[in-house]
Amino acid sequence: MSGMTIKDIARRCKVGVSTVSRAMNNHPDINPETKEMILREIKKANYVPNNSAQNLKRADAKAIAVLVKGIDNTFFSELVSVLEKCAHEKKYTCILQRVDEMEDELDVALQLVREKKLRGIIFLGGSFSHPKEKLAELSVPYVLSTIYVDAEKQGNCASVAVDDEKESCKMTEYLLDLGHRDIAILTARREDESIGKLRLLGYQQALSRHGIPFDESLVCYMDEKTDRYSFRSGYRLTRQLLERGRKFTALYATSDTLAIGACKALTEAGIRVPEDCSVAGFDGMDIGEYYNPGITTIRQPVEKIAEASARLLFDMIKKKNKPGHEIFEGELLVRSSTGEKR
Amino acid sequence: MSGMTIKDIARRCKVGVSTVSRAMNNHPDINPETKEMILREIKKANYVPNNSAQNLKRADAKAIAVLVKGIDNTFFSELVSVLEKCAHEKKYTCILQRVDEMEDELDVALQLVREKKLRGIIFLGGSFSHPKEKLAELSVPYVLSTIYVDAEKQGNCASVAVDDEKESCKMTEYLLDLGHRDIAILTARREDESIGKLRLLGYQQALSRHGIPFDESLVCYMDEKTDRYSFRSGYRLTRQLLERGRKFTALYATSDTLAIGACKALTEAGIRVPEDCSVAGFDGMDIGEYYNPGITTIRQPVEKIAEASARLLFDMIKKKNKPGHEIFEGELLVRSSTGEKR
DNA sequence: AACGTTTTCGGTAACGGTTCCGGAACTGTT
DNA sequence: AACAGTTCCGGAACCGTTACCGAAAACGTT
Repeated sequence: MSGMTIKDIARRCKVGVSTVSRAMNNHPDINPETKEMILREIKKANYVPNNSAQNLKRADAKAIAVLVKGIDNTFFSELVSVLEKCAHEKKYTCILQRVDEMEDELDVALQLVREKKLRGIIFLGGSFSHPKEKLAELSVPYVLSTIYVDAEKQGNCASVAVDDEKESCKMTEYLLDLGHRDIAILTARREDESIGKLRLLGYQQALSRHGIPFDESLVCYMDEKTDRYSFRSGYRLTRQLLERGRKFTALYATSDTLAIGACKALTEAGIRVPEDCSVAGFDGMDIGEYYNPGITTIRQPVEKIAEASARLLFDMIKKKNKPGHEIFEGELLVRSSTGEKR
Repeated sequence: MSGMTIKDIARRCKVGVSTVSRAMNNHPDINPETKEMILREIKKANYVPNNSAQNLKRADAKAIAVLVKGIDNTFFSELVSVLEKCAHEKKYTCILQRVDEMEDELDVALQLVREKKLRGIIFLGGSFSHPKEKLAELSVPYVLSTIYVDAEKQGNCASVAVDDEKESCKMTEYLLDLGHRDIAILTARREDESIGKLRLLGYQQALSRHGIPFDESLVCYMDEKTDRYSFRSGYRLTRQLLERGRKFTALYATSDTLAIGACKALTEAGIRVPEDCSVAGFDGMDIGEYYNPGITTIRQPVEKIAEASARLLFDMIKKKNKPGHEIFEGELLVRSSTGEKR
């Protein structure tokens, strides 16, 4: 029986509809006994309130959306999974929305909020820089997850991520400590503070600390149109790098996927990892542990990041908290893809 | 301005609300000119109809759900991604719902349908065997994707998958052709026709065709509670297998993730892949191509499977088509993790 | 017993759309 | 000019729920 409504329950229990409503939403003004009775009957009749009607009345759907750019990235799917779980625990519906690389995530968000009346949004991945006026149109709280954001610049949003610049610097220094001087890097080119840009900044910072001049010929940028953080791109970029002829003894790939693609390209070119060239990644995906060789990387605490994102968002929704910014520590995981320079 | 309703638009246009509604849902009974005018005004005012109100009235939400067991599996995230895209194209909302390993996916589906009034469901992964009476409660069409289903047994549903048994047989025969006789297998134990069971059946079939007796001591079953198709499980199971002392020259891991975990366990134990032991996977995930060694596998046409799933579902929703069953061919991808027995 | 207070409940108006129904305005026919 | 037929539109009922308001019932107080 699918066409069951609150009225049917009311009739069965011989009470008014409002009493049934009160029983379900544990309102105070109800006799515990009638409440028990109604709840029993509801369970027996297998009745579930119509979500659309609730949302309509509430003027506010008990839902959040997760917008993700490039869902094919494995790193995100774990994040999404945890996020969905968190929402579920709070009895929220979680709407997952892919955003094409070329689409404007803010437009998608705006549309979604108006259409579905949801209460909050979590943006995952990509860069995020939008004019303040347009941002102001977004009437619900949102958190930028895995997207670093200058607290000054973007006013009214929460964020959670690792400090990509710092962690990237940490990784580069580790490579430098191994004796490497010619360290190539695979990264994304973006004007604004995208992850790629930040990781490049950290790399440069480590270099300058050690008095090593930054050399553009060691940098290989992803093509914004065709590349993403995929094995394939790592492979492609590394081959491209190799063709330049510029020597390097370490390759910092700025993601585990890129690193794995890089390893394949290097191996094929007869360059042994790590004997001839060290390779480092970023993210700390499972595969890095099982790859051969194991990928040295910076582990991002995915679960913590996801939980914090959800927590921050729900705090803003409920308690109208001021948006917080949480930065987690990454962890340098040394495995066998890196070694001393020889 | 978020609190915009159809009435506001009607007022602005100096028409009735029903006319606005007609303009939006391209009904016939409307003057093209007024329709244009209203549509222009809607765009100008940035108005988006309230989804909940529409759904409430329609008694039927323009939405489908994708239920997936174990979203952490990379193989599924690509499927989900395509599925979401297909739904989006049809202007459908796609609700992604994780189902815990211990939860009953049918219960979740039933709840979801009642609550959200959605029009169809796609089940992904896991096994699927439910009593007919309970299945009958599910009032919307659904398709079982990546779950083989005996057309006789499950009546009223569509399905799309590769023929796991046949493909598995194909892989086993390939290993046999390489000269292997002692072929270990990692698989899931399930009473009903789950993927694990089917792949084991295919393995047995190939064996018997070649007159080789089936040997239980070469089979290593996943633990239903702790294992899933993950690197870790592949690693764990292989170590377990190794401890038995039963010799084998090939290991068929029934998934690429398991295969990669297996490679690591073997390598650590001083067993070279493929020189001392061949390893084969299943699924055709990207990582298999980039892993070292490249994983020999059966490639499932993920995109086709996803598209067919969506197509079948929408056909059933719209045209009340009788449920179809599509079986795709897998493709044997020979890479370097397998070699002749020596 | 009369009164205020509290507890518990039912009736009903929204929420924002869609759709049915009837009517006005226009067209063409006799 | 009278009429039927067509085109286009507005009014209003309705979808299932929540929340407000007022009332009945139960209780305590004097």
